[in-house]
Amino acid sequence: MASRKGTQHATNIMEALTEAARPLSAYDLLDRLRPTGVAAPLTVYRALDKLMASGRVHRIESLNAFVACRHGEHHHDHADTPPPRAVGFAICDGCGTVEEFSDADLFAHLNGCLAAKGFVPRSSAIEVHGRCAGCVRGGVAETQP
Amino acid sequence: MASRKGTQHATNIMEALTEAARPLSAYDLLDRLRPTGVAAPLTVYRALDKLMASGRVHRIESLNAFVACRHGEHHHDHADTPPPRAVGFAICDGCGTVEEFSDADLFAHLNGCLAAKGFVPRSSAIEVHGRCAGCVRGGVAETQP
DNA sequence: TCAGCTATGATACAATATAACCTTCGTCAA
DNA sequence: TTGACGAAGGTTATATTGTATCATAGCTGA
Repeated sequence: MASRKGTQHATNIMEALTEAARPLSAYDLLDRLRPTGVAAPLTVYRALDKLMASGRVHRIESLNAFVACRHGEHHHDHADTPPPRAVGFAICDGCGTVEEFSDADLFAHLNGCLAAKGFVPRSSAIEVHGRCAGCVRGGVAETQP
Repeated sequence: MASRKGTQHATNIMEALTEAARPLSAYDLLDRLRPTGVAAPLTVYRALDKLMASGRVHRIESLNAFVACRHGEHHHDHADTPPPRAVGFAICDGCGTVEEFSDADLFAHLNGCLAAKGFVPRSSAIEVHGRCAGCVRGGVAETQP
């Protein structure tokens, strides 16, 4: 089948992202998938597009990198309507970890601000850089961008 | 003086961004500054870094582009503490314009979410893609990324 | 079967960003 | 005055991220 390979790539990417437990760039992923026969960036980007469309992967704009979605409940491989779930990311510049958060009130408030302008949102990115609790306690300096 | 040129570049960049009234990439800016003698990307990035540090320019992460800050009141050329002002951006995928907004409640709420995790924020990016009121009324399709 | 469609693959290239190094200019102490 | 020093800027090259384009393979339906 024409689509089996693509599915396999997506599975491999999900594995790599889940194992890494931190954001990986498309080229990081490419390096990890090379042993499985992936040779071109486009292959990675196409698989990532599909994973993002189904809500299983998020892109971190400020890092040009990707993370596996941690909200395990709402993966929609077969559903007709992928989840337009709004999430935010707390990115630790000390240790590089990313914590995903989703707060209904926050997003309601954000939508309120936008509605007041007549702006119709389609997708949103909320990315906060700083230091996670562990790095604050340990006095870890900011080593990441 | 060693710093006069840099200041001039920053001024030219501010002019270009203000005239454009939409986000410009670093290389867009480079093209516009070439007539003034700027030849290398690094020159543009260095000037942008300073402008961002002083809060006069914002980076739009999801576009890899830059806009002039619209909150004219709080430019701090000489102040000791640049403004850690939190702002968000409503990016129209129809016409490419960016509206800057700043809502104290929204950011208080966001900080509350992060504080609950023990996360100490340093900088945040809130970027919403969608369609502005004008494009919604006019039925303009999404032509921008 | 075979035309048409879609997914995939390969190559090249465009766009974005930074590294490494050097020059210039101002400052300041001797 | 002058020479060491450091900060700022310039030059060159390169790293990183993302796409365009075209060719091919394999399903699908008439």
